[in-house]
Amino acid sequence: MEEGIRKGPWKAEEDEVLLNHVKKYGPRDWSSIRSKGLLQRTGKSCRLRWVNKLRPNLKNGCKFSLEEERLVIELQAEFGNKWARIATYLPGRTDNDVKNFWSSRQKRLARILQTSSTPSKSQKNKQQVPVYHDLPTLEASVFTSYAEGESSRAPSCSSSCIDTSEMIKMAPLPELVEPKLITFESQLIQPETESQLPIPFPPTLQPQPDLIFPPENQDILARLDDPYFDMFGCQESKLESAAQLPVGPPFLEQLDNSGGGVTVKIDDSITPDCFFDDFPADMFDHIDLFPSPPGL
DNA sequence: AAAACCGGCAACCGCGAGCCA
DNA sequence: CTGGCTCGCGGTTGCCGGTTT
Repeated sequence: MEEGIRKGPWKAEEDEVLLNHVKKYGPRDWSSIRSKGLLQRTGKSCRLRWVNKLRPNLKNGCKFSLEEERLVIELQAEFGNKWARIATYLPGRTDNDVKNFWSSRQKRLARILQTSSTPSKSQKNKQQVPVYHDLPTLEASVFTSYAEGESSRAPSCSSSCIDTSEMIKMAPLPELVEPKLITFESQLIQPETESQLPIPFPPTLQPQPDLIFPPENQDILARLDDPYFDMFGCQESKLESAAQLPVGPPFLEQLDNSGGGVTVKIDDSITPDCFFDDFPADMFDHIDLFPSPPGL
């Protein structure tokens, strides 16, 4: 441990010193702040403080909007855990914000999975549905998030949207789903062309190349063209208690790009209100009522 | 009312890349 | 080439306030 290095929460005076330094020299030479004796903080710490808290136009203390959440989910599927990169698509958000948002979401999903596999007292009174059967139900919640604006009855599940790949990684039961599902969500959000991508690319960034799927996933890609491809790897009868959503290519054909973003038309007749009864109680605790996308 | 639990957030740590002498 | 330095990124930890039991 180095001598005289301050750690922990920043004081207002320290912030002020840091801001003055940035005013004078710009957001650089972080290590000189300490060498000049201005602050007993490492350059690293100063930079972090600036980037995460002091930078202008930050949306500090402002919850992720539905649009931001959706963007993060899409970008995470495309880029993986490249938080800094993802943050460049979200004005006013830092990589730390995105990272924290994602990890909270992960925990929430884990909790949801656990809840659905070990029903609570109240849930025990209901008809028990095996986890395996729940999966398409959870998938359906992903779809409804893309159906925003298409159906007033489809809940915009926002932060509770299920990331299939993450679900599978966290799934306590190895037999929960077949491995071929792993890239399913990623494929779902792949636009047909880059021009249809609902993501505003920063001018400094080049459009991303198409996703490259590893050989083991080429199979599922090829089979997407097969109208009889069983996307969830379970028999039709197993889906009956679930969302009743059409899956596989016939469903994917409902993708609608007319609204500027990729959306999925959800037929109200297949998303009855009772559809959500089997969701954990907190599943939709962050639902916002169709906020208008900022600046889109 | 108090303890336990949980989620969100700020900050730290380790590592790698880039630059330069 | 290489070693030191700085910066940036992603993962992790710890604190704190709110909620639940």
